[in-house]
Amino acid sequence: MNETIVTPLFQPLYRQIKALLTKSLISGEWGPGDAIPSEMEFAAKFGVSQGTVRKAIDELASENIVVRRQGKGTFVATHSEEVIKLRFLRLVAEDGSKELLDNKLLSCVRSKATDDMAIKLKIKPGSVVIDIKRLLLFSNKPVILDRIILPATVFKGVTSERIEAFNGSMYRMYETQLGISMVRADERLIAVGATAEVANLLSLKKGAPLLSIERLSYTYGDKPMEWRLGLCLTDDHYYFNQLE
Amino acid sequence: MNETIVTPLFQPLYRQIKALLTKSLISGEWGPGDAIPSEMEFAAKFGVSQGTVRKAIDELASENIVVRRQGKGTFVATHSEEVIKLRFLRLVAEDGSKELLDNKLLSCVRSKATDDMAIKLKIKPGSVVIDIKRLLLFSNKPVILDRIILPATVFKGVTSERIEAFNGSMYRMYETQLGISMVRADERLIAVGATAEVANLLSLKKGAPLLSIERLSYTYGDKPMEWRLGLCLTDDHYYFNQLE
DNA sequence: GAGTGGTCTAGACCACCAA
DNA sequence: TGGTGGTCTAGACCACTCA
Repeated sequence: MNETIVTPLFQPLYRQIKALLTKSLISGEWGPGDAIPSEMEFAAKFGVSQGTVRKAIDELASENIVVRRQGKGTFVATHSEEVIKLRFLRLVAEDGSKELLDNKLLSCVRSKATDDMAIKLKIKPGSVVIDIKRLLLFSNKPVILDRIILPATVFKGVTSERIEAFNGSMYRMYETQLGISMVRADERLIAVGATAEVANLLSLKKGAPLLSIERLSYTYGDKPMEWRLGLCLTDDHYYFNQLE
Repeated sequence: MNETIVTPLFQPLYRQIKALLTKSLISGEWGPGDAIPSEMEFAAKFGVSQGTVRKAIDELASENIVVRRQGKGTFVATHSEEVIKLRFLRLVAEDGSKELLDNKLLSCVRSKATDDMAIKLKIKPGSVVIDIKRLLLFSNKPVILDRIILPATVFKGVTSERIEAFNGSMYRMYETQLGISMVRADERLIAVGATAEVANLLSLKKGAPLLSIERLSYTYGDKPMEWRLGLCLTDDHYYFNQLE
């Protein structure tokens, strides 16, 4: 038992196993929603005890990369119809009500990445990106003006029609159409005044205060995949954050 | 071995032990910075195995309530001089520079809690609160206008002089003077326009966009202890958030 | 060298689920 | 009923710290 697994760096066994599982996830060996082999199977395969495999999976579960279901198995995280629409969206209605979420696509074009974009998305400067603009409506009121940038090489086949077909649920489209799961995201928030153009789109006065949310989303292995800038009207909504 | 510990609800053993440890923390049995007994000691005391105690402490550690130090022991989380000043503060300089943080106390008075405050702090309406206003300066520039509300019964002896003595590091004062550790906080962010009064204090034009951060901080056992409203100038800073 | 947390094992029993 | 994850044990060895 416990034949050491060959890895360059010293790592606890359970982390080496975690790395192997992550590698399989990246390679697409199991897609979103699939069951992964049982703890016992992994234990046998890697020649370690079940408890060690468990600890590796524990970490993946705490990062929401994988979901455990007692009696059934462990599954690659997928995002339910309802949840995925709001993936990473922390905007909550002031009165706590559930709201109708609507999507109005403004444009979807191919263009060249600016240097700034290229650095953030870790792609070559000037390579082709998909540039999307859209309006999100909550209960029929425009609340968020979004700009989304995607590297075209990976996000093949993203068109206005596709987006419309998914009713603007971008992350659902990434997952089901392209097999791309977002694992985490970084956000930078500032307050800005609405420009004339933005004010017009959101039915505001020029200079009205807006919450600007810049988001970079990552897939397995800390690879940045999507850049987003949302300008949010926070008259009836707030951004909620829990700190520990 | 494994004599069941009497608790009303069914809980795994390690959670029952976690609850006992939390109770001791609330009672102040060990203060911030103190070492808690070793895993083996707890195991003997509670009649469980070391692994079970470990799992209980694991959870406390992952919540930053306790800190493990290999070879030394496990310690009640304390916050270093540098860290505690910025406890929960997610505002980062645009250029990533380290900054001088300065504090200018504007006022510190006793008043009666409004109904809204009372609900949020879970105190009786109309009970006495301490109402603090201050300005935070980054590199000598005013960036945050803070209002802080504390229940007076718990935060005895908080005066302008005390605050000045701690150079505005409120959480450090709570910890060292009152033995109150904040464990987590909820924040609500919106964008607002500066009122005339606020604009004046932050050297801005009236209506300038500001990031409004409302924060409720909790101590052990999910007890709200401090309410705060910060109005932040985000010309040279942004609020950083990592989503998982 | 004694004591601490960190890792790992082998095996047990439980709760849950599906066929 | 058999397989899954969830909990728990007892004991082992390691890495680190400090006297």
